[in-house]
Amino acid sequence: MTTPLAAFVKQRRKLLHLSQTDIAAKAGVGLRFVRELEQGKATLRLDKVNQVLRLFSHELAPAPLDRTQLIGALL
Amino acid sequence: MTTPLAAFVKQRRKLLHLSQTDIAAKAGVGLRFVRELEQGKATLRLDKVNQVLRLFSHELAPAPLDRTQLIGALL
DNA sequence: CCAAATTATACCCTTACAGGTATAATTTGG
DNA sequence: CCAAATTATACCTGTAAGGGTATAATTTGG
Repeated sequence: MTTPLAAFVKQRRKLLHLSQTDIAAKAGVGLRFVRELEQGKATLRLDKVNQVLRLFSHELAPAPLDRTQLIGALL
Repeated sequence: MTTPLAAFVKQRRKLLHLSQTDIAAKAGVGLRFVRELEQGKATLRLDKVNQVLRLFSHELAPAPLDRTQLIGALL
């Protein structure tokens, strides 16, 4: 299963030519976590996800449900 | 402590004239969770937060860090 | 084509999230 | 003003998230 969040992380990571290990180290989370994140696990912890997103100058925020995939595709 | 997410939930909830108990029941989460959510706890589980946000036709999505507060204020 | 790097899966263990309940504090409207 | 409702805190418990490590599968570029 894949989710917009998972796709976002994987795409941004590759844009910077970083490995999952790199991300884990830079974000201060476990390697396992980065993998589960990129595989769309739904039960992750909010703060840990944000630690990763901050590497890309992003964070989790409430977004309208319908437009969310569309918008995600744009940026 | 308060966060954009916490503020969003509390504000939307009041807009619909619902109590924390109502939200908890409708979202299928514990009352304790709704409270910690509205108080800005950072370590919540992603899926549970989304269960609540869906009541407002929203969900968590990656958003650019800087503009996030500004945008949150608008909608 | 193959070796190195990267990613995926599986295991065990520790920790703390989430739920329930009970009680106190606060807010609200009658 | 006060009673009812709502919200906040505290405690205990089960469960699973997250970390570490080890190993298999996959991808990549030399």
